Amino acid sequence: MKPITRIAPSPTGFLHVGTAHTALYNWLFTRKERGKFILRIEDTDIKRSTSAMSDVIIESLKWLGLKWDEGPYFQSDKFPVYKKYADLLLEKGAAYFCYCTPEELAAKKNEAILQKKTRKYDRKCFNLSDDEKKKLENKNKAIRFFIPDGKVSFEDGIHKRVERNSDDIEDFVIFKSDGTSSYNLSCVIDDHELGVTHVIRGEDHLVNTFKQIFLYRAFGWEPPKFVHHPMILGTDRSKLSKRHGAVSVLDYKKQGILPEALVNFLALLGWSPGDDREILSLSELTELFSLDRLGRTASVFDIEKLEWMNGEYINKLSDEELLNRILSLPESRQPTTENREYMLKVVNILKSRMQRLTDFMKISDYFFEDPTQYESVGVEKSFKIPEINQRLTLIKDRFSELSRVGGHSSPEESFNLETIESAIRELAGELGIKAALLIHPIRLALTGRTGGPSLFHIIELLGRETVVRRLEKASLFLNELK
RNA sequence: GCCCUCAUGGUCUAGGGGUUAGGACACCACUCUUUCAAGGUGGGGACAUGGGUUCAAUUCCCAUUGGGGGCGCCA
Repeated sequence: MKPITRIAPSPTGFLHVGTAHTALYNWLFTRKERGKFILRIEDTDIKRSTSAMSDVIIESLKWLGLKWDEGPYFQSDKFPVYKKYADLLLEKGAAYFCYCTPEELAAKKNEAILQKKTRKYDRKCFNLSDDEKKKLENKNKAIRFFIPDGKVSFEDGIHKRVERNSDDIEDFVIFKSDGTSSYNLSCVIDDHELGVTHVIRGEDHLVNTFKQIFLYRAFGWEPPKFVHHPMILGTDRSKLSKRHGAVSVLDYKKQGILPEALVNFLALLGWSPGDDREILSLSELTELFSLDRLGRTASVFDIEKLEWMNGEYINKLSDEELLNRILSLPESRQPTTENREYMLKVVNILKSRMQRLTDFMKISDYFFEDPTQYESVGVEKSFKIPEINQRLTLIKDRFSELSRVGGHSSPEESFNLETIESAIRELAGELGIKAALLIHPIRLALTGRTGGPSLFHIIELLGRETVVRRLEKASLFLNELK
């Protein structure tokens, strides 16, 4: 039988990386086994769910490349169905009305915490006499499931047999007084109705599973297979949250992370192929994936490793593709068609220095505009030399002359990697100094920086006109420095 | 407080009764180089603790400690 899985996000926020992690495992398993992957939006909390968030979640899933075969289904469309099943449980005596107000319950809970006692519903409404129930009939009421005595256990795909005593589980609300259903009820009904065979979800749901097993029993349904994978933690080993940085998939997109890198990174957080391979595409992951290679320990989200991996993916992209990705960023400068070729060259020269797409904006500025300031360490090292102004003038003159020397027909032809390099090296030789003593100040003058790609390549790319202009500007700056 | 669960370097992990405990990120050094990256080479660093079982335990069992999760008319 082909497996049927699902991802069931709640649209009360953006797509969390933890949800993406779970979605990925479900997706990989389903693709590998050629089953069906369903998207179900769990929006039963009508006060906090928004359709805007549903859209964002759907968009994020698409961006990651995790396509679903069926859905999205919205649980808010099915409240009458859930109500029908809740009534069924009522009839069977497996559930009962609860008239307690949230305030009342909260007060009891606080009291229990204060007294360090177990905070479990006291079954007040279950124990009401028929007379008392009659009086309350028209009051707002929720429906609670009655937990029978005994033990519950199930076989988890990762944890093997897990067991829990009924005494430790409270009668939980399956249907709220506002006419909406509650998580465990709608989840069980939908998993059953959709024919879900494998529930692969985070370990935070492990305890819910006991409640859900009771529900399956009460309905007389066969429960699916459960696999509760470990969670992703922040660097301080607490639950991954906003204070650890970005937690939404869209944030990573905005920050210049490639979806293939994020997916690859997430896959390796709690799963490994068994060998030493780490850079794995979605199709390779699918090929290698297996549920029994899932680990059992929670893992820390290490942004540095993600960045490294992203850099690997960036380097594997063609210049053309990389440029497209950079241009898709909202803050990127849009090239005119004329300078697309130029952009491609800049991308090529900067590629190995990028870990995020957004790095391009940070390190490419001087390819598009003259530097407005010079790095102070560079000024100290390279500009505060007595002969510096004279040297920059000399090299500027050499560059200007390049258009005249040789038998070249056009100035640009004579201004290339080879002639640029020899102009600089020859001048250094004539001055009796090391080439580095020219190269560093020139770099600073042209880029405002002390580091970057090969200077000769930069000069060639910038073109003679820009180079000469910037050298002149640097001279002005040097005059003011004195 | 009660319940569930986990434990290999700083981080992600492989492994498994006998291994020089393997790889990756990060870190350090060297190398390449006009610089910064990238690349290459090398290096330091781990089986939480205590009891068992066994000829042998990091691996199996138990306890402790530590971590994570849950205990909502949230999902």
